[in-house]
Amino acid sequence: MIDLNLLRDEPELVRESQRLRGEDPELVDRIIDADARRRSSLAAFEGARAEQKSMGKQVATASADERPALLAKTKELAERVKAFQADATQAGNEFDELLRQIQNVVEGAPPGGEDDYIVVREVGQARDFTAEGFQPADHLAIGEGLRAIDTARGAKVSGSRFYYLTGIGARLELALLNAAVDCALRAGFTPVITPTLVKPEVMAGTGFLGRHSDEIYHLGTDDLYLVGTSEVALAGYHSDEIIDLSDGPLRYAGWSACYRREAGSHGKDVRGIIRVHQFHKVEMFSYTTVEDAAAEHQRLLALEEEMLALVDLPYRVIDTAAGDLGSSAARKFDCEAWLPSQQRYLELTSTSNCTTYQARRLSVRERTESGATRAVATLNGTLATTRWIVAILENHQQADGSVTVPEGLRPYLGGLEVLIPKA
RNA sequence: GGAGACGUCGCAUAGUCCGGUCUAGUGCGCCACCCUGCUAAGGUGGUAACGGGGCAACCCGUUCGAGGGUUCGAAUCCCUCCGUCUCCGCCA
Repeated sequence: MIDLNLLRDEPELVRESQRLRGEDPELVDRIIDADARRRSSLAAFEGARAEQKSMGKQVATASADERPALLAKTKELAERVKAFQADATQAGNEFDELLRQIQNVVEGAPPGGEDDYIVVREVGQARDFTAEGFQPADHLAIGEGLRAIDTARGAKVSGSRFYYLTGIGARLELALLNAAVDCALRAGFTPVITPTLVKPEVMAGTGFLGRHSDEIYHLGTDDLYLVGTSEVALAGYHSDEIIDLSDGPLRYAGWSACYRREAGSHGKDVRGIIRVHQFHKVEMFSYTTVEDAAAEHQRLLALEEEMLALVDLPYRVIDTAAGDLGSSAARKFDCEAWLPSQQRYLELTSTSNCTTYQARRLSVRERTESGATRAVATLNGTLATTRWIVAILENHQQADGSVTVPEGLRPYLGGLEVLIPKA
């Protein structure tokens, strides 16, 4: 939810943001109309209600003679109050529904759609496998050779896009996630293991129930949603609270399973564990002041790059175009690692600045020096996911099917330096 | 799953049986000021969020776990739901 005052004072700014996203700019004007209707009907209701309350007091103190006449009047007034209230409630609901449709106001993201990102920087050097004299295998072939990834049995038991991580595969994931938690701890984040089932209002509050709601698993019997990221649970953590940011941002590192339906991605990344229905992730989540949000966004990006350096992957950072932003994000940076088998980049991390959008929807506020309350900003960013295994196996593979363990990860694998294929 | 108790403005609690004087009282905490040579103590006042109108002091409305209902009027009566606690059952 965006700031209503911004929409009133600078409607053109919001219209332009909607255009950049490829969304309807006229929604802004429909909201302004709905706001006017809401306010006039609210004034009518409140006036009638005030009258009703004061007459109620007269009834209480009236003598037995006066009472019948007063009661007749108040009875009639009660009808009017009820009607006015129904109008006001309806106008309020219409207004809320429209306001919730407006996506966050874009801040600095390049215009365009999915392919219109800007490459911020490229880091590290992709290996030249031709010069090394062998064809790089894909992560699944390597993983199967190591007895680390089993997609066949995953499909047998749970269906397509499910998998088992076995032996070194399981250890590799734990190592990565533990390294991510350590990275977060060093940076002052509080590690949190979150719920992965959340209520509708929390899912809606984070902005995931809009256009892409078919991406989300819903348990109808219990009306609960399976989270696609611990961001959801961490955003809900301080919902309906007034938090204290006077000592700096509140920073959490969520560890959770993540569930995604992957609707509409049929036939895409079907091989291996690149695009799966369930995976694990360590996710950073910060609550900051509005003023500090952009700087915090850079801090989260820096931590993501620290993790990528730890596992020694070549990658690039992209500034996502406005049309490819989630509805909550004002700006988003992705880190994409090089994928030798496919000669392309693969998204490993994503960090979004949601400014006050989620905080307004979830009612997370802070108290300013003057004693007033105002919405905080929220940001999130990936520190490690199961998918990282893909890039690690492929980039550190050797001609004989073994994989060199990146130095930064060795302490998390008991000093193991190389992963050897099993016969 | 069954039975019971409870949910009030930061915390604690009064009010609910018997609807109107509740504009929700009190204590603690917190803030400001006053007093006492320091400390401690004491005194006075203030102390929720959200929304609407002036856009400043102020006025009005909503909110007593949530949502419905009864009533001229609901913290108070009725219904449904949620949560917490205690006991029982079941599972681990």
